[in-house]
Amino acid sequence: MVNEARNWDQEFNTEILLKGWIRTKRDSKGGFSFLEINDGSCFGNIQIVADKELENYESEILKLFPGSSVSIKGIIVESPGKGQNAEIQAKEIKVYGFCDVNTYPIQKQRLSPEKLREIAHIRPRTNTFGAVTRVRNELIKATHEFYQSKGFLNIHTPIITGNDCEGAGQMFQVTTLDMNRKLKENETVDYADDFFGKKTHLTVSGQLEAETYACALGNVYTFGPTFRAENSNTTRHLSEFWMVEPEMAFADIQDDMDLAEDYLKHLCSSVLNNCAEDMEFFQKRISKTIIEKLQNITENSFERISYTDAVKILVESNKKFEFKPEWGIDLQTEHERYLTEEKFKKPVIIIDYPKNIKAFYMKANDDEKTVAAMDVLVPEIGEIIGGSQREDDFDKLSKRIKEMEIDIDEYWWYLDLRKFGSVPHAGFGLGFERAVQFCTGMANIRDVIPFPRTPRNADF
RNA sequence: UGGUGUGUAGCUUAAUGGUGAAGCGCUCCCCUGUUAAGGGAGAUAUUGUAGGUUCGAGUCCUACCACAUCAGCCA
Repeated sequence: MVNEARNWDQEFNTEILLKGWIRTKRDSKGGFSFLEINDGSCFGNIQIVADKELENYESEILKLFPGSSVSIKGIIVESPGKGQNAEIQAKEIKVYGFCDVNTYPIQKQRLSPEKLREIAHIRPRTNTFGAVTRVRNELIKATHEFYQSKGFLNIHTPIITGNDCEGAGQMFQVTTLDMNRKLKENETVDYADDFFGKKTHLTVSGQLEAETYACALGNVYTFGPTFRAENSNTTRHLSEFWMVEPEMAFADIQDDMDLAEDYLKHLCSSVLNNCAEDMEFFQKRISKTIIEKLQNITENSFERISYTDAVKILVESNKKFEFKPEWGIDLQTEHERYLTEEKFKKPVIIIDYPKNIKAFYMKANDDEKTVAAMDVLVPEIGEIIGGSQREDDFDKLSKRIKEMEIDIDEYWWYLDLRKFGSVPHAGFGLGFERAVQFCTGMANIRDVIPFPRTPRNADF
């Protein structure tokens, strides 16, 4: 692979075989061409020297343009030129597929991220998306490493759910009913006729199901797709995104915060240790301080403050906010940014939110005004993790469900967990794409997932 | 969903209401162990869509569409 050839640590002048795509080519009329090949194994390319003595030099090599796919059999040698240690003297070049330079959308010139989104099937061939893809992969690997090393069991929670009200946002309906069938006057849709015999949606969270396994097997985590049908048009929202949701039995909100902080630190150090070349690219071209930023995460502890103290800090900051900070109202983006980017300049975990702005399942605190919720806020992105200790008291949970006018019958199985050997337990959800954004410095969440789904866009 | 902004060649951008330019890429020529190669010549546009104002609209106005961005919803 190109990665191996670039960092050649064996004897030179041996024969190797490479397969990949041409990134750029420089012809010399003196009788040879330089081809740069990339195969996705690393950020950099390897230089191939193709001499005119090759039998297909005139007929094929000169017609190769960026995007063409080739295999090269050749001798790896120390490079006499600047910019690389090793290069390949080609003995044989086989062309798999030519690439029409007049219609191929990628040129040497820098393309805007917006333009690349229109060609999402081609953009993985760019430097940026190669780097994003490798870092994203590293974060997937690091996630499983982290939880597996701690004995968490990975569970797959359902994608299709019949829960009418999981609490988080608008849902996509799943149906096999004929949408073209016209209803008669006064007729309503009868979901008994639908595929599952009831109204179903795509999941907005695997948490409730994960709790059932945590309350049986200890510590578990999910890592799956999540769907929100909100009409959100921002740089940090997707309609379809991936979420990592650990759930711990015999754990409280303190354990939850510790886990969240350890996990984020593990993600950052994994990327720093294993994606050095890609991170140098991000530092150079995407975000000038990204490496120091990640190092700071791994070296310093997160700030932990209560919601009440956070509001106090905001009020006492004397900063002019568009929305006045006030106890009982959710923190606005400008408030979060002040805390993470100006006041503390690092991730901030905020706990003990007013119960009225949080979900029904969160553990009531003794003050009866707040719940054991925690949000991890990071600079620039804001909320990257949201979690809580769960209410494990049957009576308190039932009461809360009724208070919030949620259909309690839908939650009979969820309440059963509190009826049969209830345990204190806690967990959180990490927006995986936000983590990729955070680690790469990419400004728009649509550029850290291969095929972003957003309002009005489900192409490819 | 609301506020703001943008839409011109394959790409990136110019163009006081008056004949739509340039760079990159492409084609040809010259030079060259080059590396965002260099030098010279050439080809390339229903200015997002539909109306309107005007002698004349890429430019001004209206509507729509798309995209971006900020905010809300959240992860």
